[in-house]
Amino acid sequence: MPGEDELIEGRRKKLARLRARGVDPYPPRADRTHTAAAAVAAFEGWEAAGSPPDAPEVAVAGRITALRDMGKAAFLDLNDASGRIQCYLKKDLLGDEAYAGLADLDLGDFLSVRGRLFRTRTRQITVEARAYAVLAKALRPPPEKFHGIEDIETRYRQRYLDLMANEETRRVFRTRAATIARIRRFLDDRGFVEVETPVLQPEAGGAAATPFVTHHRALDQDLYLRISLELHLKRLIVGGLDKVYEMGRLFRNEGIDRTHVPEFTMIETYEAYADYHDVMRMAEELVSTVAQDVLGTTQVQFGEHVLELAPPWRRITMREALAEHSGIDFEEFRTREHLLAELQRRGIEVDPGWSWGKLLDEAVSVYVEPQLVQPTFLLDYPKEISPLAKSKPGAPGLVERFEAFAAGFELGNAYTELNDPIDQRERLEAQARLKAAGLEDVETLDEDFLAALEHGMPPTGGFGMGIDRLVMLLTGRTQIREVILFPQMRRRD
RNA sequence: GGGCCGGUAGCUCAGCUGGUAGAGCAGGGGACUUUUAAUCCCAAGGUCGCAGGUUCGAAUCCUGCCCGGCCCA
Repeated sequence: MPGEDELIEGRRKKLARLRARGVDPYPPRADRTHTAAAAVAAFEGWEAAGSPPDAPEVAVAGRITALRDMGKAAFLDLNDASGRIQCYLKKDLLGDEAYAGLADLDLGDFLSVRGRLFRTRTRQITVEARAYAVLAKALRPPPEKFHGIEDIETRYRQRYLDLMANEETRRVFRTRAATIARIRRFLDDRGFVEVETPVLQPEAGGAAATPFVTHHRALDQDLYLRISLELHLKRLIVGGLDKVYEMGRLFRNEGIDRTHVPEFTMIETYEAYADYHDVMRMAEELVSTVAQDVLGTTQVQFGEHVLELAPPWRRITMREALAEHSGIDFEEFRTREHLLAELQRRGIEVDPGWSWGKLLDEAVSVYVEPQLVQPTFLLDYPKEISPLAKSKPGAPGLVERFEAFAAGFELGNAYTELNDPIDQRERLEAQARLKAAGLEDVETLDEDFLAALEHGMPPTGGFGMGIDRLVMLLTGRTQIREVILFPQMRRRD
């Protein structure tokens, strides 16, 4: 009885037999006193108390992940979120009828088992069943017990099978949840206010990226899915909230690779009266605190490397880093044509229509980014590619900006925020000119945001970090889709 | 978008110098009252991603397409 249809048919027959015996295969409630882990702990506590008469009785519940039938007795493993507990079902303890009913159980079914705990010959803590109850019959077979689900496509499309079969996957997503919770606590403890800003926006600003477009029928207007949190959070600084953060989903209508997906999770923080040096210290402390509390260490294995996340992180100017890794001093290639020629001479594939900033960005991502394995701050970016950052005093053409890198990819981005509304307008107009010249991904000119700035924004340090990428670091995953539960896949018709 | 690799039983995989598809696990039947990737015996299980083509004959060779992966852009 092997094809999938027959496997399902076999389970349906068992389901029918359960019903025929008056058993509800999907009862509304479960008999459960202990999780698997709590049952083990209860037994160990009883042993530690000197094993007084009568071992603890428990009712445990979970999915049947193994079934070892020996004729007149059987072992089965129940898995719940806390772990696994073995159950021993004996014919003479359960009675003939209940024991015979085991024939209608399959791997994957949910079951509760009640009985006293004991240790088997091999010292395994086990529930000696006096009663059991079906909690939910599974109609489809679970993945293979030893190898689990290996097929990457299946792991992404049917993540529940991946979670069911692979402990590693469960660990990744628990780490993700703990990371997010710890970030919130870190910021809450420092007096940041968590806020929510619109996902649907009339203008998608705050980054140079291609947005998704949708349409609101009642308003009869196009709306964009946000590509950044920045412009709304700055409005809140104008409003006087002083320390705000938002963690949320961003959408960029761009390519997919091991560090990019069309929807991803970002945190941005804005702190009035702080500058990018303050933000830098907060960023390295945030990441190392999260690592220490979530993983118990600030050292993480990533591919071949062990990353040390404890502060201080290396600080180097972007100009120095690029010169160090490529020999290009961008101050010597200050025109678009000059830099373009140099990159082309080096055999880097570039679009001849790119702006100077875009070309520089490309040079950094080719020469510098892959080399930044240990956490590193690159400081002081050219103004042309940082239209929302404040100019650096005494450094013409540069702004107070850093990007944080680790494991060869960008982790975060931060500025001393540009709060001069006149300068800001000029910068956005420069972006608009680039767009008019045919460059697609530029910062948009958002009049409503400019109006807010004109009301006055205090000196502010802002920070953005990709949560998915941070989770990659903390879990040693080299693919962003490994840390996203349901990554976007092409539909299969 | 380009190059390379993959898609075979529910799952994990073999088979790919063309000759009519195999194993393990899961599932079915049987034995077994302390097993734990339980063990032992028996029987069963397939649109070989899809569509064409070459051929007496295609999982295998060729072409196109679909889905996925890796690398590059």
